[in-house]
Amino acid sequence: MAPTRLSPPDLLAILEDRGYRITGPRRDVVRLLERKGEGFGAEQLCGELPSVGRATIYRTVRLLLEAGILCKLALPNGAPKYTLARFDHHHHTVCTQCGTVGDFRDSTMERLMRAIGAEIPGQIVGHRLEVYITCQGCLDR
Amino acid sequence: MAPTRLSPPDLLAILEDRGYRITGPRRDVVRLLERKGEGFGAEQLCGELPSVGRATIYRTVRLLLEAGILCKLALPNGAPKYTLARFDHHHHTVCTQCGTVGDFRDSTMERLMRAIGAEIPGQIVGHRLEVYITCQGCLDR
DNA sequence: CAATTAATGATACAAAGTATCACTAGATGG
DNA sequence: CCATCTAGTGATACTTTGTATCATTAATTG
Repeated sequence: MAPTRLSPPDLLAILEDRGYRITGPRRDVVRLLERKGEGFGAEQLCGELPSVGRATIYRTVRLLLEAGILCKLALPNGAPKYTLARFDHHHHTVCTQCGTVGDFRDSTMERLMRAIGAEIPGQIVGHRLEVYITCQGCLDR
Repeated sequence: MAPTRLSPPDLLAILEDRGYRITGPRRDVVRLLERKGEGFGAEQLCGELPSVGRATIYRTVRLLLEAGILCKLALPNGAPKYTLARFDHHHHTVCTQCGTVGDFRDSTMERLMRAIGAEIPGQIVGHRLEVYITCQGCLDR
């Protein structure tokens, strides 16, 4: 299963395919996100896009989450961060020093979920994994 | 490595060992927690213990988190839940239907972290894993 | 181009938690 | 045992992250 890369230009099309209108504000938000990709906060987007209302930014972020275009992850203290989903199924590394978000896929994870599935009663419907690191840059510095 | 079970009666002693005073309110909170164990919310504790101030409940929860007595976990929507840490290192299953929290240990997890550590630059300092399930009870029902 | 419907933005609100600060209660030393 | 000192408490205000409401505006569709 090769990682599926999502090209930024397709992002609006994905929203359109889901039956949403392509509006000015949505275009603005998506355009801003295309220039990001690293971890960012929703409130930060509001600051960088003052022409779009806060509610609309949060609404658009929610749509992109539901569409799988964005991922929401949590720092160790629980603070939320968003990141562009570059692959269809992946997990994140978050540097606890500088906040940089990376991602990885690991087949061991699939095996882990199968192993857990065999151990517990009930049916696995999803999971969340965050790996907290000190990134190479922060180690060097 | 056998799971280390923490006996509820020791909880106050753990706080004392960490240099905290054993006070009335802390005793009340710990006593309430001993009768729980399943997932619960902080605000819920406030409702069940109106004689203790909200700030003190949140402060005590924070102390217990730092002491490793409580775990904080997140539902799929990000809503926080707390649970008593019955083992020294473990992860959680959360039923998305009824909210019941379970826990498990899995050596595959340790292997997974080693595999990821070899793949990424930087140093792993921690991780968070939540497994979302439909529990047996909800499957039957 | 008019009518319809989705989307927007301002605002209020909600949930979860932290900061402040005057006051209280444990600990400690004489 | 009392005075003192410091940690802890509770009321309250505030912060952060998001959602609900609702009148207005902009896309779509016939």
